[in-house]
Amino acid sequence: MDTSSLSQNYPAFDLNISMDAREKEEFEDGEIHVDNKTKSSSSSEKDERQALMEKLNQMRFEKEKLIEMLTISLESYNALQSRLIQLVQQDSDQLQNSRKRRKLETTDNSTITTLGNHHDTTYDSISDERSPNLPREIRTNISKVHVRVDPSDTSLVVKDGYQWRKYGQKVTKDNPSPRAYFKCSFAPSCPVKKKVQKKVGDPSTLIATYEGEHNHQHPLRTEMYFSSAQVGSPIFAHSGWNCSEYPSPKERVETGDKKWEALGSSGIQQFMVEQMASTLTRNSSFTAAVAAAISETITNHIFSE
DNA sequence: CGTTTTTGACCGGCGC
DNA sequence: GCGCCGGTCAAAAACG
Repeated sequence: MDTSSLSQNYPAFDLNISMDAREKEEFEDGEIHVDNKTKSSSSSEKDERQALMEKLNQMRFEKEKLIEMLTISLESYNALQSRLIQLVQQDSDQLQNSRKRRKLETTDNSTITTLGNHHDTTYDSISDERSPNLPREIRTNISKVHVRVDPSDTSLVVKDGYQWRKYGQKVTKDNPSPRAYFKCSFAPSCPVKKKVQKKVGDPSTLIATYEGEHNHQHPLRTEMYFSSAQVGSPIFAHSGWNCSEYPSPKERVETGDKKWEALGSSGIQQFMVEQMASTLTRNSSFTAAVAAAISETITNHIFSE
């Protein structure tokens, strides 16, 4: 794998900090060689140095693997992004046609399908335009999210990154599956509510209906901001990933397709990054590899000083 | 023991 | 006015 091109495109991933020409040659050679002639140290020190060098080589190997994983992830991401934009365009066209046919549901829709590792999500945003005659202050944003789940799963949980407190459950007339009622865990300061129910005749689809707008930051975004110094780094800037600039998935869910269009691929990217981050942080081998890469960066800093 | 979930009771809107 | 229905409350239970 060509690590230099990755580092060129994404300087944040150039972990070969302060390597001189000789070190670089050794690194590209794949091995760190101990120069026994230049040092007049004891054999125990040599052993220790040898052990450390071996450890360093091991860590560098791990870093190579990590970069490889990231490159694969980025390639997958780019492929998904292209497909996503294509689907958004298709759905947008379809919705425009279907709107003409709708009588009762004069809703303003935007549909986007994201490819999570465990479910597919579709957004039908029924925003303010649903009731244009109402005064702006009493109109509330309502949106629907379709989530693919295991049909045998009865938990009625939709993972959207926010924390929710369940306050009720009802069996409704038109659906044998119960409807669960949630409030944002920041309530009462945050007015957002959500209803989750399985689709009639389709137990593999959950429909989450959101009401209102969060008046606080997305928990995942906050977590990323505090836990990662890399958020504002070139890798994010390069790919349009900027955690502070784009609305949260929830916020986007609640807005109409006009806002989606305005956001373009950047907003979509942000949502995908959050999905990816969520997935990757649950992967213990990935977090271990990240930890190894970080520790090596620190080691490189120490050795170069 | 504090927090979250469950679940029956209650309330208000709507149609008849 | 009455009954139906969706939404919310709040006490009890479950959970960590």
